[in-house]
Parts: sequence; C-alpha cells; structure tokens
Amino acid sequence: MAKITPRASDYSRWYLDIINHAKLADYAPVKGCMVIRPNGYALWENMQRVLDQMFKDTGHVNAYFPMFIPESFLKKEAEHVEGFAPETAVVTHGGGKQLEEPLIVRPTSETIIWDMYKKWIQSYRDLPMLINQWANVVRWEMRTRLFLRTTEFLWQEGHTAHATAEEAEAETRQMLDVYAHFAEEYMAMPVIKGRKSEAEKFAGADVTYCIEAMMQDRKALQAGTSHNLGQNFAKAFEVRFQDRDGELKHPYSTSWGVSTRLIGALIMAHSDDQGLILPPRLAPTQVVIVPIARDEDERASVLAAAENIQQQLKGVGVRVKLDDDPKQKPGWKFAEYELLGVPLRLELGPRDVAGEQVMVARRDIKGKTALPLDGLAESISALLESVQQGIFERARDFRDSHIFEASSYDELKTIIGEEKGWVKAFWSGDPEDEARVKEETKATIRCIPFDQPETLGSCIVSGKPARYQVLFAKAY
RNA sequence: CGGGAUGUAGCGCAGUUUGGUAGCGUACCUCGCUUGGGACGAGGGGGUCGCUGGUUCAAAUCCAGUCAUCCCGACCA
Repeated sequence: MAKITPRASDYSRWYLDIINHAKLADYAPVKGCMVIRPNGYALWENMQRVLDQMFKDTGHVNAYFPMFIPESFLKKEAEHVEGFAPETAVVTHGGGKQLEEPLIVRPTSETIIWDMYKKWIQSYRDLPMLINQWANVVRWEMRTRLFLRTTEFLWQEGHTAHATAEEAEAETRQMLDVYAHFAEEYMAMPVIKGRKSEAEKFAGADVTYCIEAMMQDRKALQAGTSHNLGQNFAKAFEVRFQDRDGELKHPYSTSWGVSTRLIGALIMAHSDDQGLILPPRLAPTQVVIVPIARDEDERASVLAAAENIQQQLKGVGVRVKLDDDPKQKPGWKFAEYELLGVPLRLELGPRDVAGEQVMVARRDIKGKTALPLDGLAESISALLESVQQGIFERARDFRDSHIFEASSYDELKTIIGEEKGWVKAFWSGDPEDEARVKEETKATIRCIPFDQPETLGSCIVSGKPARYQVLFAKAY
C-alpha cells in the first residue's frame, strides 16, 4: 500500500493523497472537473440530510430552477455581472443550431430565480418567500483543487424574499447561524462568524456574512456565506409587492450557500498522516467491527459474537459495519479503516469472546482499550460523542493557538510571512489599507468578526483610528 | 494565463543523457500456508510508455505541437 505523503512535508500532496487513498474523488476527463466517488458522495449525502432538515426546520422549502440562464439575465444587476461574467461557461449552440441568445450555465441562480419571483410575488401575503435548491453550478476557475475549487461543484443555494429590510437581515443572520451550528456541531469544525469587507463581499450583495475556519496549514477557508442582497435584485428584475398600506414596494432579499467545498474543509480540519478522520455525526460508517480468528471454530464463535454486537449497535442507531471478509488480515483492515476515517474500530477475537469484552480503538487518538460487552451499545454511543467532542476541541485549540494579535504592521508581515497563522488586528475600514496588506503580504481580511472588543486602537496599516478589529489570513 | 516540475501496469517508481521493440515494488488472479498492526512461498494475468504529428531501417528515448496534473504567482467559494 502506497504511503500518504506526510502532512508536514508537503501539505498539498498530503491532502490529495488522502482524497485518493480514501477514494473520495478522482479527476474527470474534463479540465477542472472531478468525479465524487461513493465514499465522498456518502459524506455529501450526510451533510445534505442534516442541512436540509435544518433548512426545513427554519421554514424553507426546496425547489429546482434550470441550470441554463439567458445571458441577458446576468447583465441586469450591474455588480453581479461584473463579479461573474469572467468565470461563466456559455452555451451558444443547441440542436445543431446557433442559439438566438446564448445561455449561461449558472454560476449561481439569483437572476433566474428573481425572474420567477417577479411572477410569484404580488402581495405582502406572498412574503416571505423561502426557497432553497440543491444544485450543481459552474464557475470557470483558472486554478482548481479537488473539492476546494472545481469548475463544477454541488451546493445548496437559499433565495428568500421579505417585506422589510429587518426581516431580510434577520434571515441572513439566522442562516449564518445555521451554517455555524452545522460546522461546529456536525463537522466538528470551529468557525468564526463575521462580515466580509466591501472588497471581499458577494457581487450584488449589500452585506455578506461568512463563517471562516482554520485548516491545519493555518490557512483560512470560507466555509459558508450568507448575503443580504437588499433590494438589488428586486429592483433589477422589477419585482414589487403591494404592502398592507397599499403602497407598491420592492421586496428585500437574501441568498446563502454551502458547497461540496465543505468536504475539503472536513478533510483539512481533522485528518492526519494515517488518513481521514471523520466526525462521528457525519461519518458514513461510525463503527467498524474487525473479527479475528485462526480457524473455522474460532471464526464461527467470533462471527456470532460480532453479529450480536452489530445488531445491538444498529438497535441504538449506530451506523456499523462488520467486515468479515476472510481474504484480508486484521492488521490490513486496521490500517484500511484508519485511512477511511472510521471513528471507532472494534477488534473482536477469541480472547475477547471468552472474556466477554471487545477491544476498541478511537481514530482520533492512539491506543486501544477493552470494553465489556455488557452495556456496549451505551458505551459505544458515549464514545462516539467523545470522539466528536475530541476532534472539535483539538481543532479549536489548534485554531486558537494560531491566532495572533498584532500591534504593528511589521509584526503582521512576520506572522503572515512565516505562515504562523492568522492575525487579529485593527483596521481603519479604508479599502486602501486593506489593499496594501493584500498586495504586500497576500493575506486578506477574512472577516470582521461579530465579536468586537470594547475599545479600538489604531489601524495596523495606516495608524488611522480603527473602525474594526479584523482577521487577516491567507485563504483558500 | 506567466514561471518551474511531472505524465511509463490500479498505485508508487526506474529506464530517456548515449534510439534496438519495456522493467521493479505493490495491488490483482490460482494453489498452499496463514489471521491480535498492512504475513509468507510457488505460479500467473495486465502497459499502442498522456495524446497527435514528424525524423529514422527502428522512438518510452530525438524534434514539434497539444492535453492533463502538481508547486509558485495573477483570479475566485
């Protein structure tokens, strides 16, 4: 079995080796595109299932809009077209004939959805409109990386319309909270909630909120975004509703999304040189049972005990796999399931059966311990929670110990230059100061955290009075 | 899209300088023996050497073009 490139020696190769060895994805014949393999797709399905329920619990419904968008639609919102035009794929022919109007393959669906909202929204009684769609989108990127940035990717995009600015703002913040909750409680990935600077926000939005996570190479990854679009799209698509007071008004809108990029985030947040490490709440297989036997008699009794355990665990809702493949030896299976990131491995041999116990190995920490078969379902459930907590805390401690408060621009340059981590510092709010940091250090303002100190100092770049404390970092 | 590197069996690589008809490890198949951290022995199958064209009696090897991937930049979720 080929070895995974150590994370410390080449982070990029480590990341790609994990994807390759864990069979999460493969390169497609088309530049920048990937095939999400069953192991990767199972992860996505689990993410989808959890998020979809969260969306429904907050009142949203699913729909599906076409992937082809008339070129003219994109042009209706000035900033939006400016942001997306360079990275769109355009269909010019269909059925062997040139099309009268080229079709854009959606990079995002604001325009086609708002064209429909125009038909569906007439009265305040039609609001709020709370629609989500699960879809693929295409953005013609120059440089791609599996999961993190591919030409085509899968995501969900929520598009809502509201009667008031306050409602739209509340929705935008609510969905950011949903994403943060999902990232932390399910992906076990700590995130910082904040607002994007004008330079970093979504093209067409008034305000963009985001959650930012730190990867193990200390770079930042935007894991989810939620936009308050104001009345921009309503105006561009001439959508109006008659309010209670009889006045015609433009509704306020939001959009929010997370993508298969989250799979990349999950890999980079937790995994090690042995392979993937998956949080139990999202792991397609939470527990694997590896039976050990030397002859047929032993095998019969061990398998019977293993099946018993499997049934017990299934009974309490644990996703458990019994690997009774006689062609592979236990040692091989140990290594294999570590590579696949299965949170808990149970080793069951004749000695264990005799002693009414099972050996359990956690994926997140070294070592094995014996657990009595009596009450196993409860102890395994507790252990899964413990792994979930353990990897979250490890990621949080890692992040917290790699965020540095810098008080001088030189200090910022050193921290960023030596790739020590993120820099927390004061910023004037002036785009010129922000641009200078990006120009000179390659670091960008990842977000203006919601969490702001009581008092602000002076801008780390210009020395002007600061408006915010922000996070600077190199980003994916 | 610029600079650098790499494309040879599923995976990891050698062979390219100096052209002579392709090899190693691993994985795979068969049999035996094995099973508590990626066992061992014997036998076996698998590659139009990224692709296209050119030079040559002869090309993995030389030349041109092209595609893809990785790293570093510019652009982005």
